[in-house]
Amino acid sequence: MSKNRHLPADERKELTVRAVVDLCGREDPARITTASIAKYMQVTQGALFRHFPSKEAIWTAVVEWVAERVMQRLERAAQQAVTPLATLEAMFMAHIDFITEHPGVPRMMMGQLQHARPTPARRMVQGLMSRYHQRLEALLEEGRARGELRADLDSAAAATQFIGTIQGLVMQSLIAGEVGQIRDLAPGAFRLYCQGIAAQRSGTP
Amino acid sequence: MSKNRHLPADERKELTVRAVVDLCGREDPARITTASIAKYMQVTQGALFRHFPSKEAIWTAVVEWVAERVMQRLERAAQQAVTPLATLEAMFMAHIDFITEHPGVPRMMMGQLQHARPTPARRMVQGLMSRYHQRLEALLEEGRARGELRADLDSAAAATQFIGTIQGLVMQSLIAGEVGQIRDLAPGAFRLYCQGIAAQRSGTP
DNA sequence: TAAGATAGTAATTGATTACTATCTTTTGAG
DNA sequence: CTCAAAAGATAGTAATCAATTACTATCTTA
Repeated sequence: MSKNRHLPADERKELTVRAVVDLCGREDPARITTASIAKYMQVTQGALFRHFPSKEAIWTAVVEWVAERVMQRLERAAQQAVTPLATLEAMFMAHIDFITEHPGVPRMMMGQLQHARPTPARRMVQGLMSRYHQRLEALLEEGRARGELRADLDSAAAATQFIGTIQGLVMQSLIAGEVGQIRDLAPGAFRLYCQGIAAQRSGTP
Repeated sequence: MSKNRHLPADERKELTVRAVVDLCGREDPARITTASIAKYMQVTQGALFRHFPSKEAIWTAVVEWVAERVMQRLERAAQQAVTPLATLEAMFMAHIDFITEHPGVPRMMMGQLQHARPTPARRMVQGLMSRYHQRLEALLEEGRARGELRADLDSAAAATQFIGTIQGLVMQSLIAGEVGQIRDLAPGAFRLYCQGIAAQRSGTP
């Protein structure tokens, strides 16, 4: 317990980021203080400023951490699938998995998007979402070209709806108070989404 | 200007609530202070506490105000439509209209749902969303019974996606930074939603 | 019009915030 | 083994927050 009190900077930074991600799962991100982060890490508050120049820098690091992980997970999931529709499903489920593993992430993202001023962290969230949207749109266009999706599909709207479907599940879990139920509701949500975009009138068999 | 400095309590309360709703359109709700509310109202900070026992009470009043207005608008829109599908569309558009009129509302709702502890305001948001969800589910079931919607429709998932579709639009506008574009994107979003739930393979003509 | 009730002001409170200056302990390379 | 640099502890700072105080201006009504 008292063994690892002194850590190299890299590890301490990593632990700080993970602490914030964890804390976002239990607290309103806006109410997370440097003191509460430090307490969670069993370190004094001042110690954090050995590794980060400001609190904003911590948030930036957190968003960066999440952005890297989530995009990596999505890409990995996408690589294994063959058709565009299968790719969408894999990405959807990978996204849900990530959220269930890190329940604080949606709260953190939302919290950043609340900021009126374009803080660095907010800009990174915007960029992440933007890239995500473009990736989806390209995928949807490909599916349309292949005849897998409706010929008259509005791929921009469909990309927005993809994200919205996940958002709806997140919101649903916020209402219910249980994050775990997302996983159960996810397949039904994706099936419904599919029925809106697929060319053939067919659910998952 | 200096005429209406003294107002009856009811009017001052109403003005306070509207001020907070307005402020939510420009600031992170979590960063709204009693001082900033008072400044926006051209009143001293202490004056607020003549009408509200605490800041939390202000938030409760704000959520109450929004909940009443939005439900009233939704019900009014629903009454004019005949079929369940037409009712859904009317509610969708009424919801979008309300958001474009009060851009701070989604931010405010989100902000309340961020709270970990079940504050009175948070509970009210939960209750509002819950009622909304049930209303939608009943409507979807009716549409299914009438053969207007898919026979195999998962109405719970469809209700969640209805909210999610709006959420997606909100998020999209948060990314773009423009709230006005919601109105332009709304029809396409609802058309896509329809294609997922409607019995007939047909968009809006 | 006198008197009580209502609404608002100005100043201040203790608590909390992000951040910093200074001292102490730990670590690891030579 | 030594010792400098890295990492953390201690103990602050100024600023900001919600809330409260003592007092004043305005309205209502008997």
